[in-house]
Amino acid sequence: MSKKEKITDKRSALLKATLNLVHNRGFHDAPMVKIAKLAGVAPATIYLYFENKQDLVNQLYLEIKSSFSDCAFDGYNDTLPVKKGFEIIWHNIANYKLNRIKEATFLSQCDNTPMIDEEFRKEGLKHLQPLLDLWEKGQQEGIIKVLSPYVLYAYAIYPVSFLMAMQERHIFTLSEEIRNETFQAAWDAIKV
Amino acid sequence: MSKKEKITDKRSALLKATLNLVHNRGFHDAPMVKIAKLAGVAPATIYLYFENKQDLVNQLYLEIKSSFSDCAFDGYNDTLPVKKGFEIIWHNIANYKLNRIKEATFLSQCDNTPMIDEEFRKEGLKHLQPLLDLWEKGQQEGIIKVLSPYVLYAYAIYPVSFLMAMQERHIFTLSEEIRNETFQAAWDAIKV
DNA sequence: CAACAATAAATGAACGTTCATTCATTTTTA
DNA sequence: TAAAAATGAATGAACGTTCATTTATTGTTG
Repeated sequence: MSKKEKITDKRSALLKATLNLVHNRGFHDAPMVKIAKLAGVAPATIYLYFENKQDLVNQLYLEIKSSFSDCAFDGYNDTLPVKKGFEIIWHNIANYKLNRIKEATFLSQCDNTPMIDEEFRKEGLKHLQPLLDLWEKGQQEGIIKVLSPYVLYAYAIYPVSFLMAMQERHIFTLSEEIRNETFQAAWDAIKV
Repeated sequence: MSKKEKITDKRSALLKATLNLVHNRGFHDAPMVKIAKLAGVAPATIYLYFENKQDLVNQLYLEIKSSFSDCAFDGYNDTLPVKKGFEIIWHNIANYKLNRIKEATFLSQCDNTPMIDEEFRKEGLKHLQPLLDLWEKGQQEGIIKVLSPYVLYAYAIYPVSFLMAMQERHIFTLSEEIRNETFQAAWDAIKV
């Protein structure tokens, strides 16, 4: 195992451990000692890879945000018709949020508490540009409502986060069958 | 000032202080000593009104959830036509989420982290029954899509939480003018 | 290639703080 | 003056982080 690979190895073990603990107990109930134990290293070792706890969680945020957008645009390219392109992205995101639950709930926690430094939050937002471009194209074609991208995101994408949370609490399940009807609601909300 | 009033007085001062601190720093960065100081009492006094910190925050959750639904159904009654009734409720909720920011972001934190005991979360959900009834009536009339109330909530109500969060971060503002267009998106999402 | 030295990585115990909670008193109320 | 409410100091546990050592890796030399 090369030097570089080993570094990545412990680093990602620590990120993974943090994800698991934060998912279950929240940021402030995920003590460094437990993170270390779960990752199979000594507490002091964390500080070889991260500046401090805040840095650790900031970096985890970026890492997951990036994996999220990678997934979101899988199979997408900007030559597709607007509706088709949106459909692909929407289903990618729905899959991510409903299958990779730990990652998705972690992102929800980050976006709804003061746990992430604003600087990193801004950084994590950039990845969604292709979706915003798609919407702008749709607006020019008269297909998509002329509303702020924040409003479009709120109605087209954000609702899935709620459904994920309900699914996580076992009080609702979004079956494959009704997933298409759910997509339709998203489309109806933003289409002209 | 009567005995009962005084009790309420300190109790609500403590709840208010907790809300302010949690809003700014999150649940675990809101120490009891600060809560006490902000409420103008000694730390030990908290334990005369609440069992412990968890109980304090659970009760704050219920209190705010209840004020939220009081606000949501202001001016509403179930004899109104479905769309009109929904419009009233939607605008009530939008007003609450966009004006009473501290309360709204507190609820967001509660709903997206493990900070509230499941039991209290369930309790807080009950208040929304009139909205679910309205939707069911709409479904019977063929006006509203036949989807789980969770899906309807996700698309009709939940998006406003996202817009609130963006407004709180000063990267977006939902002006009065475009609030109606935003309502239209909500309605389009759930109407047949 | 064996022996050793130099460097890097990893460790566990320890530190200083901070926290939620308790308790012996004091203060207020009835 | 008895009962109830409120207090501030004290307590022990838990936390993030540091540091003196130990262990592992790499490079060098005979």
